[in-house]
Amino acid sequence: MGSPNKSSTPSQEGLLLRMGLNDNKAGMQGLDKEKINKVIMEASKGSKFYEHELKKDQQVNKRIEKILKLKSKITDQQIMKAQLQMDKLAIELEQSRDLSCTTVHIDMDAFYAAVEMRDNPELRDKPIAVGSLSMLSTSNYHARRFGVRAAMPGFIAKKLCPHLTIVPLNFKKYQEVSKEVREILAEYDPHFMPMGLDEAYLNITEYLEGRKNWPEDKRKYFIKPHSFAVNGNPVTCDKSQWSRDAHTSSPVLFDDDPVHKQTVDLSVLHPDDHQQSTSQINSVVFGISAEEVVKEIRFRIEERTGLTASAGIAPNTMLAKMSSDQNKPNGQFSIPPEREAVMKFIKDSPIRKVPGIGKVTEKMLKALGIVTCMDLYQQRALISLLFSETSWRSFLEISLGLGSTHLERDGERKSMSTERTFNEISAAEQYRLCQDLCSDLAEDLQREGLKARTVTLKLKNVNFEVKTRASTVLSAVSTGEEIFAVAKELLKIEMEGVAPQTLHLRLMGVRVSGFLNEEEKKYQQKSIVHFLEPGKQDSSSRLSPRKSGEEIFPKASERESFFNKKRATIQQANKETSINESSSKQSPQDVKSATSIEQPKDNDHQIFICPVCFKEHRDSSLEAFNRHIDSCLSETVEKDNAEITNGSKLWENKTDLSLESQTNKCQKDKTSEPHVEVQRTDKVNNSFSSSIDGFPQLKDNKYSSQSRYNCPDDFIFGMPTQQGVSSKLLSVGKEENYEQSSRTEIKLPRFSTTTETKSLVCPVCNLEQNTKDLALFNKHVDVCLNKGIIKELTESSKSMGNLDREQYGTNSTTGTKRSGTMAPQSTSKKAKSNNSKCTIETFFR
DNA sequence: CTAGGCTTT
DNA sequence: TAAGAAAGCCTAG
Repeated sequence: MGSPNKSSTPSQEGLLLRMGLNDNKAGMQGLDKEKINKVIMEASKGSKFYEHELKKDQQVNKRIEKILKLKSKITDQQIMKAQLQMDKLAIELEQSRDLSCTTVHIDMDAFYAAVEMRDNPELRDKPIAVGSLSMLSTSNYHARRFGVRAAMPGFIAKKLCPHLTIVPLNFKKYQEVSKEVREILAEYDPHFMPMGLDEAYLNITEYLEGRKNWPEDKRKYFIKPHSFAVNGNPVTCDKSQWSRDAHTSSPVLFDDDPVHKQTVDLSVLHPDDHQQSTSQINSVVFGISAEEVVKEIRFRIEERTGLTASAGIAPNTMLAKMSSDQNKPNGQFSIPPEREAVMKFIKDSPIRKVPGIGKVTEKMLKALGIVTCMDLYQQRALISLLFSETSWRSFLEISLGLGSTHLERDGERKSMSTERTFNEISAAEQYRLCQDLCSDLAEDLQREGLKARTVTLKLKNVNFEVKTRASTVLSAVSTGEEIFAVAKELLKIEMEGVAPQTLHLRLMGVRVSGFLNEEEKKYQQKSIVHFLEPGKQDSSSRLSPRKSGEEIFPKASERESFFNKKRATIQQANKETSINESSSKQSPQDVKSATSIEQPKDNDHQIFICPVCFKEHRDSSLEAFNRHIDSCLSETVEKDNAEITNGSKLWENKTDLSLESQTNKCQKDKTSEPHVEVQRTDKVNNSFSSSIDGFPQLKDNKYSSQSRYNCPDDFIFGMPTQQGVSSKLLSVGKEENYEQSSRTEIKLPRFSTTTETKSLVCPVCNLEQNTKDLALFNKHVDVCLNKGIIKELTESSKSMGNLDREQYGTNSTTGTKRSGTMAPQSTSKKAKSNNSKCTIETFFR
C-alpha cells in the first residue's frame, strides 16, 4: 500500500500522510493520487493549519532523529542480549496464547453517508459527504474515489470533487439507526462492546456453543420484499437487483464501484447449506459456524436498517478489527483460530493497520525500516532498546498476533469534556464562553451524578497550538458555577500571561476528571455539612452544592496572594522558632509537627485560626468560629459574585466598559485588598482581564504549585492541615521531604473538632473508630494512610521503569488490553542506560 | 499532578 | 471564509 509518490518531496509526502489523505485507501490510481495530493497542497499551503502541521511534522522528525542517534549507539552485544530476552518473553507470550475465543468486529460501511443515502434517494448516485464546509465526518465510496475523506474540511473536498454534495450531520438519526443495530448485536453477545455509533466488538464464543444445537427454523430468516419507508416515501428497490442478489439492499453504495465484489449472493451466503432446497426462495437459513453467524448478523442489520456492514472474525479483538478492514465494504473476513493462520495474516499486515498504531508511530517505525508486522517481530530486539516498555511490549504482542480475548465491560468514565471552535472573540467573550462551557458540562455531569476533582482548561490559539491547564481541587465540583470558578482562574492566568495582549483563540474546552466514587461523594458531602453547620444532621438540605467548598471560597489568585502573605508571616515566625529542626533531615513526622503548629493539641485548649483573616480564636465554640469564618468569607464571596456579574455585563454590553465602571470596580477591589495595583490600559480586553478580580498578575505562574493552593479545603475544619502548608511555604527544603509530604496529600480533611463526641469513621479504612480523642483518631488515620502509601509505593515500583527486572519473571497475561496509544517515546539517555543495565542483570539472573 | 501527545471513532 | 469533538492512555518532569 501507499507506494511512494515520486512527485512529492519527502516532507510533502509525510505531511500529506499526516493529513490522512495520501494512503490510497480508496484504491485510486497512482495518477489520481498525484492529482489529489496536488489539489490538497494548493488548498492548504500558506494556511495557519498547514503551518502548524509542518511544525508538528518537524517535531516528529526530531523524535526520529533522536531515536536514530540512539540506535547508532547500540552495540551488537546489546542487541544480542535484548534479542534473547525478547525471545524469552515471546515464548512466554506464546504459551499464553488463547485461541479459544471467537471475537467479531462489526463496522458499518460509511455509516453516516449511508444513512443519508438511504433516506434520500437523490443522493444515491452522487458523491456525498456528511459534515460541513469546515469538516467532514465521512464520505461515501463514490466520493472517496475523488480523495474525499473523513476529517477533511469540506471546502477542500469541494476542490477535489466539485459535484460533491455535503449533507449536514444528523446525529439523532444515526443514533437511532445505531440503536437498531445494537439490538441485533445484543442477541449474539449481550456484553458486546460498542465503539462509537458504527462499530462494535462481540464475543460470540458462548453464543456459538449454544447455537450448535439449534434447529434450522431458529436460524431461518425471511427476506423482506425490499421497500424502505424513508421519511414517508417508500423506496422500492430495483427488482432486478433483488432477483440477482437478495442481500444487496444498498445498491446505493456500490453500484458503480468495482468494490462491488463483496456483495453477497445467496450461494455465497450459506455455502454449507442444506436448506436452500427446502425453503422458499424468499427465506434463508444460516449455518452454525462463526462465518455463518456473522453473515446472519450482517444480513439482519441490512434487513433492519437498509445499511451494510463489514465484519471481521478472529481469536482476539486486534485481529478481528484488522479483519473487518480486509473486505470492506460489505464484506467479511475470518482468521481461523490457529496459530498458523494468525501468523500468516499478521505477517504481511502493515503496522498502520494495527489499531493503536497511528501516523506518528508508523512514521517512527518506518524510519527504523519497519513497515509490516513481520518487520516488527524481526526488529524486536532493537525496538526493546529504543522504546518504552509499554510500547515494546505491545509491539511484541502485535507482532505475535496477540490481543485481548475478552471484552472489558466499559469501566467507569474517566473524564468528561466539552469544547468549541469559534472565530476570534474578545476576552470578555472568552470568559462568557468559558462560563457556558462549564454549565454545559455541568449538565452532563449532573445527568450522570458525577463530581469531579480536576478541571482542565483547553485552549487552541489561531495558530492551532494547543495548551491545557489543569487544577485539582479538594472539594469536588459538579455545578456550572463550581466548575467555572476553577476554569475561570485558569483562563485568567492565561490571559494575564499575555497581557496586555489578548489571547487569540480558536478553541476553548473544559474537561473534568478525577471523579468521586460513591463513598467519596458521601464523605465529601458530610465534610461540607459539618463545616458549614456543625451539629446539624440535615444533610439533605445541603445537597444543593451551591455552597460546596469551592463556591464559598474566594478565587484562586485571591487565595494565592492573600493566603500566601499571611502564611508567609506565620511561616516567618515559625521558622524563627523551629529553624533548627527543619534545617537538615526531617522525617515526615517532623514535617507534620512543624506544619501542625496551629492544630489544637487537645480539647481543652482549642485555638482556632481563621483561614481568611488569620486571627486566632481562643476558647470559642466551633459554631461561633465557623460563623466568624462565614462572615469573613462573605465579603470575598460578594466580591466574587459582583465580578462575575460584571463580566457578564461586559459581554452583553460592551459600551459598559467605560473607564468609569472600571475605575469603580478597581477602587472597590482596592478597598478589600490594599496591596493591589490594578493595571489599566486603553485596551478594553486587557483592562477587563486584569481587573476581573482586581488582583495583581501573577508572573511566572507555575500552575502545578499554584493550584495546590487554590483549594482552601485544607481549612475545612477551621485548621490548616499538612496539605495546606505545603513544603513550599514552609521551606522544608529537602526534596525527599517534599515528596513525602506531597505523597501524604491524600484528599482527606482532618478532624479537629471535638464538639461532637460521636464515633468517627476513618476515611481510609472505613472502620468506625470509637475514640473520642481526636489526636488518637488522627493518628489512626495517619497509620492507615501510611499503609496505603507503602502499598502504593511497592506497586508503583513494580511497574516502574524500562526493562524492570521484575517483569521478566512475571508472565504477562494474554488478555492484556492494549491501550489506544502506544506513544513510543524515544527513551531518554538515563532510561536507556538503565535499560541496558537491567537487561544484562536480569538476563543472568 | 500537570502538560503535552498520540490514537480512535 | 473554511481544518472537529470526545475520550482514553502514555510519558516526562
